[in-house]
Amino acid sequence: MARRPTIADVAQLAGVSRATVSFVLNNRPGVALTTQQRVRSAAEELGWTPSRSARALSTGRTRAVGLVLTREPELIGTDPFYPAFMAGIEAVISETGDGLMLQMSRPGDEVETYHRLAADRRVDGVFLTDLRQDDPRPALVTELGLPAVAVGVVEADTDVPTVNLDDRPAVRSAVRHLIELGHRDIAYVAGPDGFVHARRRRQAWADALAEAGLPCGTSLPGGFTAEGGAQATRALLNRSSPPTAIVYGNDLSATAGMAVAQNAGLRLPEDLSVVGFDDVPLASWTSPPLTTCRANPTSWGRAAAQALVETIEQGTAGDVELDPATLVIRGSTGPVPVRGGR
Amino acid sequence: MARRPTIADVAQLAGVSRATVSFVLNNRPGVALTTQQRVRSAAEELGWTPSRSARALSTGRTRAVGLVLTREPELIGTDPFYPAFMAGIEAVISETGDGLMLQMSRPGDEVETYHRLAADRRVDGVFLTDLRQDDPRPALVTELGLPAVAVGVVEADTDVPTVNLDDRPAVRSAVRHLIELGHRDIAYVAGPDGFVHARRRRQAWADALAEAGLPCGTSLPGGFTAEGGAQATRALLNRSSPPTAIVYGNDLSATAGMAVAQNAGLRLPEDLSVVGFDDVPLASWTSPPLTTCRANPTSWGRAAAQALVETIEQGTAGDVELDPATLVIRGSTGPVPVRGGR
DNA sequence: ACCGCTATTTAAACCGGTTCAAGTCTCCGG
DNA sequence: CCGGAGACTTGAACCGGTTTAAATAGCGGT
Repeated sequence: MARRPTIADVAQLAGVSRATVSFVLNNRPGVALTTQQRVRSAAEELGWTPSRSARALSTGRTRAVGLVLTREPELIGTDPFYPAFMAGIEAVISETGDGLMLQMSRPGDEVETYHRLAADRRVDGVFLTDLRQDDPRPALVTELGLPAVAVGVVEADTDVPTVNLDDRPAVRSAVRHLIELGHRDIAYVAGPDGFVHARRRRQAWADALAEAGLPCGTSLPGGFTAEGGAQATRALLNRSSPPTAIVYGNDLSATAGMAVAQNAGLRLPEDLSVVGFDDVPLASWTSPPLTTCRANPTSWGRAAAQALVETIEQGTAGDVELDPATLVIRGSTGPVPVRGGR
Repeated sequence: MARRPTIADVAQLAGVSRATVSFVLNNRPGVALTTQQRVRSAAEELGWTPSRSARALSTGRTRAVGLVLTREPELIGTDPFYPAFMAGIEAVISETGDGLMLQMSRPGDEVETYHRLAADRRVDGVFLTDLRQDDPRPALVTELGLPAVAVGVVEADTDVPTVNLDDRPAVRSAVRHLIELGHRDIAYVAGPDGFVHARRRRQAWADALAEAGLPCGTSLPGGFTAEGGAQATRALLNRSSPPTAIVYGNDLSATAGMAVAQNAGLRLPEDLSVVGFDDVPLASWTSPPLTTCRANPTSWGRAAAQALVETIEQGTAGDVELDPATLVIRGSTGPVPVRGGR
């Protein structure tokens, strides 16, 4: 098999210099039309594609962006966010032939991962996802000079452009929806408080209760996992006066919670109303179908990718606020049960 | 901010030539120990890391592998296989500092995607997943000279090393398990026949029935989707004599099927037994918990990555056969209902 | 025929590593 | 004191593009 052609081969075949070929390739003005055609057909004839490595070396751009997944490996398959988010990224970057590099990292190695990413210059920029309270990464990437965009809310002052999708309106709608159904005792099963988005969802639940003039309800940690959601649900149902509705930080714990409640003999939604968050593909196929909150991770990925490209090219980008998440009402929420008493 | 240091800076500081620095970096024999130390401390002092682009250009290796996801975007978040599989890949390649490039491609653009991948030489090799009947890719990558490993079974003759995990034993176990419970009419809801693994799972169901001397059962397409699983289930339950058990091609359609059955007033498993495939995180949290088949996608990813690295470095690698999938019995399967008659 | 000007083209340096062939040094045996 | 064998080092070419400054060409005007 012949060695793959280089720019020199094309130049020779077209009878021009390598510089000219390069100009044509990058369609820079100042090359005669006839020359352009000769170069193009020579390239065509040889099947030439410029070498990415060579380009990367001389331009200093790798034409790839990086996404670091910092999750316990066993939780990775659990969240429908990332696949959809990545699809959004791809849709944008593949238009210019750019690529997406995936790094997985254990929570502890995270800082080191970003250092390596910056040192290698294997990517032109990175996405910061799963932002946490006191997240070191925005400052880190600024210090490293690594272009980045934050996906979500950054709680500190930062130069890193931010692309956000507000979860809270959907959670508030959910709580209001439950209140309209007559619920007064609405509990919450939260994700890890370290995550900004988990805390903001929980806060939205608390705020909605307060706005309605209701006493602040019970919140238990569910860790965004099935097991955690199940445990929290058991704890809530074992109370002397259990809540009549539970809002969960995500669908995974909500589904587990539904199973626990049903095993305890409760009928849903007659005895207990349940709300999730994410609208995973299965949410419409639980029994009863899960009332939940829906964001648009794909559009989030698209917006984040656009912002990152802009940051890479112009040095910065404006913050973006996407359409907020919305409530999807299905069968797991219903009127508050009539209780004996009072 | 100062320009990042190059090998020349290190060489100068250490008082040696660039060649020597390069030798030390790649710990090649033949450099005096004291020189090595001087070079290393010079590199340390300057915080030097070799440029990946430069290395890629001169060595011809990018130190990255590619994974092409050919799925309809809306199905991407649906399958727990990929996240776990990628985690396995990462575990292997990150040991040597290699990276994983993700490409998403629409089913139609697939061949073009591989052409681009090969032309760009942005990756040193690729994984071929979701293998199909008459899949053009094994021949394509061979022709393109792009190192690759096939993840699953390739039905044609090919030089591409194969890493397989047999789904069939688990499906057979499932059918035998149902037969032991007294079921005689066991239907199947299949994934798209175009996928080799979907067809093999279905075949395993058919074989197990035949082995037990039972007549061949009914198989309906479910497309590996929730909606498809639901439709197939409706169709099966509407028959004059519906099956007493249904085996599904994956958990997604199984869960949807369960919902359909329950909505139709059937109790599970008393009136109908259900088996899925994948053991998604939610499978233990449906009501009843889903009996399903479990493979190990992470170990699959690890093995595939090892084989790919070997293929890249030695030109080829041996085929690998992993531990087969196994049956996980939960609450969605039970004794066949006693019917009136006969 | 010559000049100035603009439109094209190109030589050569550069990006930051890798890799041989060819030195330079030391030390040892004769 | 010399030749030669190792043990280390290094100069220089090379990977395949991009880019800038300078060369060349074509053309209307005088």
